[in-house]
Amino acid sequence: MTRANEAWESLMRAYAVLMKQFGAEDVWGDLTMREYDVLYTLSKCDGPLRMSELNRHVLLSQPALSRMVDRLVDRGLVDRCTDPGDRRGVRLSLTPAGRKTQQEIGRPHARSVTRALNVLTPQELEQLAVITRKLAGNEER
Amino acid sequence: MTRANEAWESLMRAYAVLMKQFGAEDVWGDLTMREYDVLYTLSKCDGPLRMSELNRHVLLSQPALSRMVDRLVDRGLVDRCTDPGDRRGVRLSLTPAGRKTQQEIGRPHARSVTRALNVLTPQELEQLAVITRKLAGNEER
DNA sequence: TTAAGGTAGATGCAAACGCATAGAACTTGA
DNA sequence: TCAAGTTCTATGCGTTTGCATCTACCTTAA
Repeated sequence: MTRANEAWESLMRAYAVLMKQFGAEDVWGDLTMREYDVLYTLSKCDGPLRMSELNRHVLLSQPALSRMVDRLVDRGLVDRCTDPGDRRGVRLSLTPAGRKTQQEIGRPHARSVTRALNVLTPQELEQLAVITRKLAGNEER
Repeated sequence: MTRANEAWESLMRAYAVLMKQFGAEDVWGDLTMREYDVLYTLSKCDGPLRMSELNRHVLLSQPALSRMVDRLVDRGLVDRCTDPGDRRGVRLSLTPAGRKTQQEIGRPHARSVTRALNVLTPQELEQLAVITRKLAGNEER
């Protein structure tokens, strides 16, 4: 077993453990973590996002994401409108209610994340950020 | 935004990117990645595993895992028998066919993992392993 | 201009998922 | 010893997922 494989296995395990831990916390209101992830991703981008862009960030198939966005639009959290420049496409953004919901959930969740990752030294945190950024392919933007 | 939150976001993103990349590869036969994950986890443990143990390693709810094991048993890849010491529980292990399947998929997948993580220096790989082990809580066993 | 090919997102459908809860087996304390 | 509480896995049920495919729109080149 190579170092690379050991590192990947360990990363997967850390991800699973932490996700379960976060998922078990009572901060999600009536959103699933996956739905929150979509709202969060939208909240980080100033301009509106394309479905395909969003899909790159979220671990969901394109059809599943399409329908999840449907539901979020129905619930008044996300705004979807046809891209005027390319009418196949779509421009997604948070509604004010969506932004509010994201923030209300995001605050306590961010505290949980901080708490969980503070088992690491500041130096390790920095190394982790550098390494994972490199792994994600460093897609500029 | 704290360092911890940045690191976590970056980790999530790396996980999503790599999982999509691996999932898109044509190495999974008629297993899903989640099913492979179960076979892989079983393959790493010498003795049989309890459902609850297995569930700690896999990002699935307990009922979903229970039914997935059902299917794997039906397909002849996993062996499930009541734990003689605690008859509520269950002992799970790979059948010979299950072990064979795991290895056949595992070989090419491991190569993909190695390729993907080799954008990191050996030192970074080592740091990543140390850090993620620490994050996973270092549950001894 | 228009036909051929490609890309973005939506939809039909069967399979899989999570939540709540049931059932069976252990444990504990009176 | 036995009732109450806990733990482990399974099951009912409505929702969500992925795969395959579809439609609509854009692009290219003849």
